[in-house]
Amino acid sequence: MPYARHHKEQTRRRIVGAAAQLFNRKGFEAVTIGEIMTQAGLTHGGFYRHFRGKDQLYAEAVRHFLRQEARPRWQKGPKDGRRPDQPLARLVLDAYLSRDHMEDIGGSCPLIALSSDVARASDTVKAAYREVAEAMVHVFRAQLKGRAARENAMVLVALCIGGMVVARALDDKDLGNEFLDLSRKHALRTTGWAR
Amino acid sequence: MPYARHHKEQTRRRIVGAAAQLFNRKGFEAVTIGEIMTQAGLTHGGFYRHFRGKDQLYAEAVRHFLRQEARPRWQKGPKDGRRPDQPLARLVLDAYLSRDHMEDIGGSCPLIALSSDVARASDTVKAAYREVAEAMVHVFRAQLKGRAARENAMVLVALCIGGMVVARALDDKDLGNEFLDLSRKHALRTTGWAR
DNA sequence: TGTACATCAGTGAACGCGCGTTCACTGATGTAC
DNA sequence: TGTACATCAGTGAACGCGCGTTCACTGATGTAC
Repeated sequence: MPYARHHKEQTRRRIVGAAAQLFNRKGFEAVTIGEIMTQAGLTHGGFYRHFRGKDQLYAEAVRHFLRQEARPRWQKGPKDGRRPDQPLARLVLDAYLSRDHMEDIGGSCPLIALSSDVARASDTVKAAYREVAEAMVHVFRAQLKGRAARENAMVLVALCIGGMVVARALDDKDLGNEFLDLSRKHALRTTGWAR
Repeated sequence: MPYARHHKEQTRRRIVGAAAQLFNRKGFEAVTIGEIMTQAGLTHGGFYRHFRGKDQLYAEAVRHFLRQEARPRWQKGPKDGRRPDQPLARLVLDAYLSRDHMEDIGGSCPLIALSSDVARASDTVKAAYREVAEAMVHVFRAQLKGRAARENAMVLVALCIGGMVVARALDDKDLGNEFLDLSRKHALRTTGWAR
């Protein structure tokens, strides 16, 4: 086996990472294989050594967001570290509905950037979307009390996704920010997470 | 001026209607001019008598949803007419988060079906998206009291869009319906619209 | 330790295809006389 | 009322282009001896 042990695996991961960024920015159809491979530092022909086709890559790109290495800027919390021991759910909520996330299209959560795209995709892709959504539900659920914890977590997920999806689709940045802030405020109020 | 007075206008409207359906179902990139024109009962060449290009049509297709003639099945209320004098906002909320709307992709509200698509589109298209979103805010706002009426209406819009967007992107129909029902329940509870 | 070999990740030309758009033409029909 | 004409919505062949995918080849490097 020429080439180092994990050489191929690392290349593959680089392709998936590049694809995730590009799909987020341009949508499934508008991204070309050549573009992805160039971004990964390769040429288009080698693509088929790693994937059956563009479709297969799409599902992996959605799931890629769950990988530790994919964590983007806006998920890292405030730089000054002013809130060291906030519960994870609260940190995620704040980061999710933040201006940083709004603007970081490439590193965005695919639940938002690919929402209507995935609705038209294959079940394989939709399954990946579900995995990410369920991971988000779990984070919120862990911080909620009572028998309705899961139900309330799902409402929070719907609100987070809806708020950001609308904000991104508007030509009015101020109105977009209003959607973010109001969604966040409502979430904090109904969960009692407001300090 | 050969051809009847409103002949061209009617044809144009037919094209926009066909485009709205097709964009909802397949997204901007995947729909072809030929496809739209065939759906409208014409051939592809005539397209450019009506529109400057595909982009211009996109904005008009989003706005098309506001036209009275575009009102789809799921907006018409229950067939048996059991709830004759519910306030409009409540009827819209129920219809929006209904299974009928979930399944009627072609006749869907573009705020959902084109959400991530529009985020990548031109400002002209985003402006059309904003018009539809603002119309929805107005409907909810009319039914809410107090100074926070607009703010609460915006949260409702975010929740409606988020709930449906997630539901449509999942490979699990039951889980999708749960998102719809929980979003609806939460909206009814926080607004006090629950009977 | 050094060398010949085998493997296979990666290259880049080539393919068929269908797209958005253009354009010379057609032909149905409102208008002028 | 009837007819010749002008208009322009609609047609369909043609265009250049770039896509996803294939494939014969290359060459870097781990392994066997």
